Amino acid sequence: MSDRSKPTPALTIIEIARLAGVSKSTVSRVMLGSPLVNAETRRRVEETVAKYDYTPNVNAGQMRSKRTNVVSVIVPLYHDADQSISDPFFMRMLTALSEVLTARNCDLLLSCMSETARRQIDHAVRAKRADGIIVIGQSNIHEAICAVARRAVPIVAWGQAVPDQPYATVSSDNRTGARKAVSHLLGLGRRRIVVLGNIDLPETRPRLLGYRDALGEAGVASDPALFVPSSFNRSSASAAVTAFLAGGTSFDGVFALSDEMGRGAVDALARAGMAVPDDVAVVGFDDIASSTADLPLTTVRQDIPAAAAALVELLMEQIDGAPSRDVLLPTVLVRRQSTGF
Amino acid sequence: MSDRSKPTPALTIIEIARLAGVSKSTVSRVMLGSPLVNAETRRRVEETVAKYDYTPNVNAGQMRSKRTNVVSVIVPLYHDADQSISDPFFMRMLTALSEVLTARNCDLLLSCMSETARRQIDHAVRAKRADGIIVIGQSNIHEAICAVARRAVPIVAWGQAVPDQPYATVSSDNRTGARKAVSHLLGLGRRRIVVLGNIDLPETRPRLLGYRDALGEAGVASDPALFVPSSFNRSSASAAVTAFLAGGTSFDGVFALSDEMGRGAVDALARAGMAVPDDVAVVGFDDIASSTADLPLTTVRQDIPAAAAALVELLMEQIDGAPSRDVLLPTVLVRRQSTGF
DNA sequence: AGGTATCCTGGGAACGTTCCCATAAGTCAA
DNA sequence: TTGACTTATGGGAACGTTCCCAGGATACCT
Repeated sequence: MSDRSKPTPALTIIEIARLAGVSKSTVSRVMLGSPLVNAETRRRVEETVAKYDYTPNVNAGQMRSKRTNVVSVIVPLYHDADQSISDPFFMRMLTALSEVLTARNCDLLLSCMSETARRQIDHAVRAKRADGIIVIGQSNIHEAICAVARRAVPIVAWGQAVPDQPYATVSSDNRTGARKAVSHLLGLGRRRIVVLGNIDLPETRPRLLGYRDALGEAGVASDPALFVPSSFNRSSASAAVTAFLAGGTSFDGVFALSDEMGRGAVDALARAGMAVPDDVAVVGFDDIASSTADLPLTTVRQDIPAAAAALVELLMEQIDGAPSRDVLLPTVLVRRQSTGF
Repeated sequence: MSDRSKPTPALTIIEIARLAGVSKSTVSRVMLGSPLVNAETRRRVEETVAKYDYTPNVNAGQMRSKRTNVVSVIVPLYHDADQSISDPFFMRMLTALSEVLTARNCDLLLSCMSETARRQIDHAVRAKRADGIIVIGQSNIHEAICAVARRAVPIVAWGQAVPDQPYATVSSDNRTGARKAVSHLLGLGRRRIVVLGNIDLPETRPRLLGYRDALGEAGVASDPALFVPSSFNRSSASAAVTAFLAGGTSFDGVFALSDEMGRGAVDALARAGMAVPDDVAVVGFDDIASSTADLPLTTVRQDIPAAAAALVELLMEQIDGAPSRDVLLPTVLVRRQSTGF
């Protein structure tokens, strides 16, 4: 029976140095990719490292160097947690962030901040476990983010920039994206375009502005009767549209503030015997749903990998001491069958 | 202009000890909750810690103690990455794990292992950044998991136990769950029950066995013509059922191997003018979709918080040196409108 | 040839904890 | 009173790196 407290005598840099016949400094330089080492020496060290399957202890390293190469990613789940969890957006963003960070040799420390599992938002940085923080959606923790940023902790949020905020944000150009979507519907001759969703969120307010921009350009008046509120999921959108149809207000287009709601609208219209796009054309937002759906949805695509790259880039800039800045990502209109492509 | 290389002189345990008039050992004991410290002394130290807002450097601590209190969570995205990402299951599992780990004062290191961003599965443990590994779904990395487990690295996987595997697994009792679902349909008088989905995955194979169990108990013969293959998403399920309807094979029940596919079946049946549950009753699996849908789906509920708790519990046991073991979680049948509740 | 720059290497301090050991003060029983 | 035991505290080594500095070779220039 072997002593399990030390399965293998824990290969250290000193041991590797001894085996390769050099000093630990040299091994350290090789591991860090320093140019200050002779090609032949490097080869010998790398050989030894490979042979004995040595992996440096990152703790010791980051303790000395004060750099952890870890980013703390926060998913706030305070309000409407169920929606946040079921929306594929978060998982896509996480995988994209994971990819970008891995490419930069960083690890991703995840905190899902639910009501029950509270923890200081900057916990990981305070404890020197991470170099900076990425928050996916301000949700209702705007104040907490501000507080952290004021302590000069590197932090970047995905979400709408608000005036005078002390932290950096990355977001899609929601206003322009919405304008494109609605202009597209107007270009198809539609004049009575429903806005489907909650127009009071930081991210959706600019989309409403874009809607109005497009109507204004086309000289069409905005009719408040066409605002159909709905939660951000397929089922409630479907229910909302069904109820709206029962009200008898005429319309020939739907601008849904998310793809899931766009699909819900399509569901409701189909059940009511109306043809998409002939009777009603539908546009979504996000380009989340797979394009292999029964009825592919025209939508405003948000480039999530680009967003992830921007979030990480801005964070690294801050970690390196640069001042914070915002990024507004362009969106593209993707035309599909739901508007008669 | 202040020197940004040290925004605050980095409060250390020694500084706190000096301020509280004790030794660093005593402060350490207080921080670790050791009973070996006088109540009055503890109070004084805690006061000082609070006053100066001190957070211990976890790196230094874990370097000495050899315990990181970090768990590496792997989401394998090798095959069918898009499905994995869009299935709400993963995000739910992640949030549940996050909650369980936070309660145990552990951090969660996330690795989404995509094809492009490969990294050794045990990277974090090897580098002493984490104490153990939780893998969400074996996917096609079964071999890699085995290799890690053989090196005596603590590892637990969510997924079907396979004979003689060297690692611990947690999974739902898929076979019994499926049997309950199908027995329910049989109890409603349904006799021609379609199986919708891919029956060749490790998790779904036992569900097919449960299907057969139920048929056998009821003395109903299994008809291979009723197996309708589909990818695990709403749209392809809908397409598959539409095609199957066109084939003309009669059926009066659907056992969908996931809720998303169950919804797809409902979509297709509605489009074909068939009534659910009157003409065809539908049962799903997972209980992922919110119950507020248009037509609430009868389903087999997997208890994800319990699964997360079990995964963490098994991992901690291994970290503490106990041998690995498997857990099979019970499932419950949730009756809703799609089977006429 | 001598000085100087360049390249490479090694030794040791430092990072901020935790853990082990020593010890002082207090308690209790013989 | 003394020894043994308990309780509370402090001092210093240790964890495994990285970084700084010193210094030995080698090459290049005058």
